Amino acid sequence: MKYLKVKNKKYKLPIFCPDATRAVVRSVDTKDLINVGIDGVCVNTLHLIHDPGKAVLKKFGGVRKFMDFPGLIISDSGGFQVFSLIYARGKKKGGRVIDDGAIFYTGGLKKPVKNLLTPEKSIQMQFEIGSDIMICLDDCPSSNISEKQNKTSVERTISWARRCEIEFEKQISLRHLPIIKRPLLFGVVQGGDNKDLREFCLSELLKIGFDGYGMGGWVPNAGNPLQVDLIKWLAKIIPDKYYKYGLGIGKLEDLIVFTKAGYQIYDCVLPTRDARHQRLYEIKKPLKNLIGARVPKSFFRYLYINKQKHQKENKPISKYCDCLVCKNYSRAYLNHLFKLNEPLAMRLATIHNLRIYAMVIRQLRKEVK
RNA sequence: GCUGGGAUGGUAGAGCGGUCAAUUACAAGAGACUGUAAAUCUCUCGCCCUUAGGGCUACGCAGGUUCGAAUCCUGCUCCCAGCA
Repeated sequence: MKYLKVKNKKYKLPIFCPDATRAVVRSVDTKDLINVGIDGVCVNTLHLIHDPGKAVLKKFGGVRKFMDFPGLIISDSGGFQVFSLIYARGKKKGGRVIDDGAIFYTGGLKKPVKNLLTPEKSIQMQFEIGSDIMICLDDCPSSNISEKQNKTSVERTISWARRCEIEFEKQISLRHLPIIKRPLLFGVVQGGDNKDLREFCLSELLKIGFDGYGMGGWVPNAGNPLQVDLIKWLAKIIPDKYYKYGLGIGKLEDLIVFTKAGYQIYDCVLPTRDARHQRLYEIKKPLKNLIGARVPKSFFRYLYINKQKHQKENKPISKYCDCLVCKNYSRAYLNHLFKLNEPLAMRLATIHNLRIYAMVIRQLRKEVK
C-alpha cells in the first residue's frame, strides 16, 4: 500500500510518527514538525487521561486542535505503560495487570494515585482524543518471561482486543460518526519470540477484524538474524490488505529493515530522545538504495555533539542534511548551546534528528514497490 | 614588617598518623537509550603492565619524628586576610 487513508485524508507510506506522548514532541512545537517534514505524531492515551484530561480535550474537540497539528494522529492505548511504568517504578509503585485491565499508579511516588485502565476506558478516551488511528489496549509483556506468562499475555491481548472492538463500534454509533469521520482501529500482535503464539494471536485478531495490525512487545534487535526473521515472518502472515505497524520502531536502520519486511507505520521516541541526549545523526553520503544496502546502518554515524572535538568545528552536523540547523548553524554553536544547558540546544538537535528521519522515510517511499 | 590562615590530582574542594592513588562535584573521554519514568543513565579518568592483580611516582620545596606521614615537627618559597 502506498497510502494510508483515514477521515478523508491520504498519507504517504511509510510514515514515521515521533512520539508526542503528552501532546507535545518534547522541545519542539507543531510548526517545527511541519517544517521538518513530519507527517504524523503518536500521543499516549494513558498520559492524556491525566494531563490535560478528558474535559480539556472535549472542550477543544480533540488533541488535533489542542496542539494545532494538521497531520496524522495516532493514539497509543496505554498498553505499553504497563511494561514501562513497572520497569521504571517497580511492581508495587508502577502497576500490574489484571484480567479486567491494567492498574497504574500515577502521580508522585509519595502520593501515588491508583487507576484502572480497561479496554473500554482506553477506547472512550481515544475518541475524546480524536485520533485517526486508535490502538487496542494490549498486554505488553516484559522480555524474559516464561512461556506460560507469554501465553497469558496473548490471551489477555485477544480478549481486550475483542472488548476494544465492541467499544469502538459503540462509540461510532453513539457519536453518529459518518464514514468520512471514522478513525481506524488497530490490533496488537503479541507472543514474543514464539511464532506459534504470534500466529495464534494474529489469527484471533483477524477474526475480530481490524484496519491494521501492529507488531507489539519488546523491540526486536534488527542486528539479530533470528529476530529479523521473526519481523519478516510476521509481516508476511499479516494479509497485505491491512496496514502493518511496527510499534515503537525504531532506530534509523530499523526503519529500513522493517520497511523492507513490509511494515509501513512507525513511532519511536529515539530520534527526539537521542537529540536531548546529545546524540545526533550524521549522514555520510547522499541517501540512495537504503533497502538494498548490505549493512542497513552504513549510511550514517552517531555524533556526540557535546564532545570537545566539536567545540571549534565550523561545519554543519551533516553535510547532506537540509534542516534549519544544518543550513544555518555550526557544530561549534550546537556544542556551545549544549554546554550552556540552553533549551534551544534541544530544540535544534530535535529538529535535526527528526529531519534525518523524515529524509530517510522520504527515500524509503521512493524505494518501496 | 607583625599576626593569623592557607598551599592536595585538569579545576573547585574533602581528608588531618595506617583501611589514601586519595570522598565528592565539575571538566574531560567512551557509551547506552526503540508503543517517553529519563535535558536520563552507565563506565573510565596519576603513570606503566592485557583483566584479576601487580609495580612505580605523587598531596608547594627541603629536611626530620615514626614500624608507617597528604596528615605531626623545623626551615624555606609562594598566596590570602587583618594590623602597622
